[in-house]
Amino acid sequence: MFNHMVEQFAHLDAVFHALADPTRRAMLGHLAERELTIGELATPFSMSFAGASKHVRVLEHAGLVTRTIRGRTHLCRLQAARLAEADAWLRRYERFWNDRLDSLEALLRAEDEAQAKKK
Amino acid sequence: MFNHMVEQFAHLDAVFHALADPTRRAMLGHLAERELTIGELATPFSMSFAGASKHVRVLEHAGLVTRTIRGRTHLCRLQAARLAEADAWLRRYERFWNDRLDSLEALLRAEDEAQAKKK
DNA sequence: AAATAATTAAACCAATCGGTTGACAATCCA
DNA sequence: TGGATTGTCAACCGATTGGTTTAATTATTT
Repeated sequence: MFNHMVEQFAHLDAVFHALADPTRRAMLGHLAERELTIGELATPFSMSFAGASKHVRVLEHAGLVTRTIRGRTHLCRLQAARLAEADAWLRRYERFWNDRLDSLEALLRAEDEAQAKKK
Repeated sequence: MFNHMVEQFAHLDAVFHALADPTRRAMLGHLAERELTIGELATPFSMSFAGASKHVRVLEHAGLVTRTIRGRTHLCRLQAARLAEADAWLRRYERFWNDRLDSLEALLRAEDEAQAKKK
């Protein structure tokens, strides 16, 4: 159905893969508050620096996070563009979860038109 | 940030994992046209039936597809509710990719109010 | 009853996953 | 200078991934 515009969404593999892990989703949640260092990202999960570092690399690779090295700390910032891409992909299916609403609206419109004709 | 409402989205691991594979996303695209059997889902990918069967099981496990066995064929139907869940999760970040639009709107509103006061 | 078609099950494969540990490098501070 | 802090790298672990092949199951057709 939508396959003619497939190449628009080249990063979806990496983005959805990154989002499939609850630790990484939580990290994004924290980064939505403010920029955080690797250490700050690690502590809420009682996870080693190296573990957190790997998760951040996955997020970075998906383009969901950018890193600024300042001194010995690495500041991570949420990068939302790829989230918007994923959302755009999902919204192509919007009509499937809006179908009931859509048909209800169509029904109401039809009734309105019937009313208008009566007048 | 959003972590107080985390348990609302219990299926996100499975859903995002299912969406992370391009074959499965394409299958969903085909299922958006009409219901399809496992064999019909398999053929466009020059993949064994067993391979396609595994992908469908992943989609089923994520709640994105339901299966109706009729005779010896298994008819698969797109189930959009979980897509809507994933979309709802993503939209919590909407303001991050709308920030420029938001501030533009705020600016315009402020100008409108200034105009209104002049009159 | 026999042949064919649609699908799953099971075993296997190399690659990747999420996580650890330990060693190392760079930076800051006293 | 020397010690603490921040982070990466490499190696390793068991589990899972996406895929195959072969065999078995179930349903239809002839």
